[in-house]
Amino acid sequence: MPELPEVETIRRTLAPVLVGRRILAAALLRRDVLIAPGDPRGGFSRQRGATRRDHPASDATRVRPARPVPVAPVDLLEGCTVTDVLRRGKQLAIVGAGPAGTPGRAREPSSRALVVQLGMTGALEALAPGAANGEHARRAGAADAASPHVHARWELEPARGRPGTMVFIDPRRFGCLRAVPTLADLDALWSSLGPDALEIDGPRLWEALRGSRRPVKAALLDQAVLAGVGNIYADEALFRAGVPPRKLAARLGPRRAADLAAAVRGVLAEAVEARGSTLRDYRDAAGRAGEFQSRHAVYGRGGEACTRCGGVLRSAVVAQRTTVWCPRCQR
DNA sequence: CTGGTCTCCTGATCGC
DNA sequence: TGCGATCAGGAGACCA
Repeated sequence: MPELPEVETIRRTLAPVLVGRRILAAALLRRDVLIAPGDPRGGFSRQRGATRRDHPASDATRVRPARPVPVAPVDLLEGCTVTDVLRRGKQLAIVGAGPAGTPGRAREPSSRALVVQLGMTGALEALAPGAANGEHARRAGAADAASPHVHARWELEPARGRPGTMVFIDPRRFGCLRAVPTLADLDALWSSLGPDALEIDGPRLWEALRGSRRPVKAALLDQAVLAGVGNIYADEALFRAGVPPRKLAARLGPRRAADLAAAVRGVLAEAVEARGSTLRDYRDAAGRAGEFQSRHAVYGRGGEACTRCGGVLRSAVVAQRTTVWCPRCQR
């Protein structure tokens, strides 16, 4: 489940593959994965019932369209040269210039972006030539371009020693792609997110928490409050800061908010260093697993011993999420 | 406006 | 061996 460290790891492994290269062709294999400009969907989730309308067949026969669905090619950056791969919170933006020679804009190729939200099981993977041809990938965990869960595919301008194909894979389809026509639109989209969690400081976190009567864990998971934290790193940060997940955000106080901000930064930075946590699906753009999962202190360890005090870790649902904490160390 | 609940989706796992 | 139930959860829609 990609949270900030996993998305940042994908960004770092993807940028060297993409930046400076032109996207020769892009194909969308499942329409409802893309949010195009003008789409009434404000957010990132697919329209209610859209799947059923697009695929009236029963579940048993509902399969991915055999051919790409029609879409404005430039929405998927076809013809553009990638200039940057950005991240805010859990969202990635692949920034492209061009395509060159757009009518009416003779001189400067305009910049646009494709924003990728990975959701639960989403991944962007750069494929080695063999895998891109649909052959079964040798490397364990590597994507297969023929997988029914590949929803979009990009062919890149050839470059020596670099993968020539990128795919968007997402079995659960909680993720999606969003076509963003200008950089101003990208700013507008990202202005609805809170500050990036990797750079959160005490005063800013306290400012965001002090007016909230929610449990502090619910506030941490709110991307408008803080961008990038999901269930795993929320629990880890709360443990490090010694804050009980159900404590009301507004009652934290500025000092403990500063402790929590430092814990959020610390755990995320360490996780980035370890290239993220792989529980099941997550891989970076080269298909490699992360290693931070072996260092989780509380996530997934309900009923086991606290690494700090040896007591039994407690597990309960907080903010609609399974939550694990140490009742003795977090009070 | 706020916070809590529902919903989307597939695959892994478990009990029988 | 098969099969239904359960769980995982990011985040928008919806509702009190």
